Amino acid sequence: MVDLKTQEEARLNKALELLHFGFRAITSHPDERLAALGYSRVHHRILYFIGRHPDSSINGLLEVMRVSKQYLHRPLKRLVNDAYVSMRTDPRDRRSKRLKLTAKGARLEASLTGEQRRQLAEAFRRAGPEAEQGWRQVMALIAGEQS
Amino acid sequence: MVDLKTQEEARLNKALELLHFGFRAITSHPDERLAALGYSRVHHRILYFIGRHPDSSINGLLEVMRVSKQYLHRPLKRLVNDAYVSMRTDPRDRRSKRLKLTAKGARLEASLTGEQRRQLAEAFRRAGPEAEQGWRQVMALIAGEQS
DNA sequence: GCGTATAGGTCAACTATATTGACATATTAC
DNA sequence: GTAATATGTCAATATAGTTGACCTATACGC
Repeated sequence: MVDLKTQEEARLNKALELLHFGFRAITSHPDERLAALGYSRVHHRILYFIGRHPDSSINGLLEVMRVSKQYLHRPLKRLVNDAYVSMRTDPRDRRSKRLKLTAKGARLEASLTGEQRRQLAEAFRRAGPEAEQGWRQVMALIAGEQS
Repeated sequence: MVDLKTQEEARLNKALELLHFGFRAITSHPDERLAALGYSRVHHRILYFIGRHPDSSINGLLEVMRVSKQYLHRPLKRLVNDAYVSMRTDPRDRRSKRLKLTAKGARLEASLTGEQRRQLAEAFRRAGPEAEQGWRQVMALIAGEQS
């Protein structure tokens, strides 16, 4: 009686652990590489979001990243200085600036998330297409449940 | 030509986002509940690990949690004071202490990860057993690849 | 019994990450 | 010309977590 409930709970606990350790395994690699370059996770997030939303303004980037202007400022400035990100005044509204990855920035970003894609692709390859399909379905349902 | 590669990359990017948003969706709930109780994520982690490794010593807990003794001290002390965790001297070695969840602590822990289990169970239920199986396979492969 | 190792407790200083407040400049809109 | 918008920057603060230093109590080897 109790056993059924306990067993089901143990299965779900196992799934929770898989999620935690899987997430950690995927995120730990880039963290180390970034650290080696003297950057931190914010820098990666900035590269990631600019890569996926090119031509964003600063305000636009702030919104998708959900951090404060003051916090974004330093790392973004550094990325611009190091020529990973280009910042150009918008000709139609000279108050705002448009952000893009430079070729150098795109290479770095690709190499960082590239490691993550490699890990995922390897797991998908070994598990097979049906397992991948199931994984995507379940993850989409989890992610879709709003907080 | 390029298209094949780009398409594959986009699929993997999508998977990466699923992982990130899924993880966030699962972890955001308990964070809010904890905050309402005046606790933080460490408190939850302590409850979680003691729940899964009952009768650990302080050192044992430090090892599984991978935090410093000094950092563990305050939140653990508070949890003991608030009667969520019991701390008893080991009779066989009176230097060390054995940690356990009290009934109250077990209830809190169950209610916190219970919300997470509920979310997972709901996703599994909607996706079906085959998708669940695939999800577990893929997650295990991801988690298993050591950093 | 004595010295040493182990388990734990506690204070203080420090780093990293991130936020809020306050204020400045440049540009655009009305 | 005035108000609103976009950005830049300084300073103070909050939170999470670390390291160093030093303390007590107990166990273990001899």
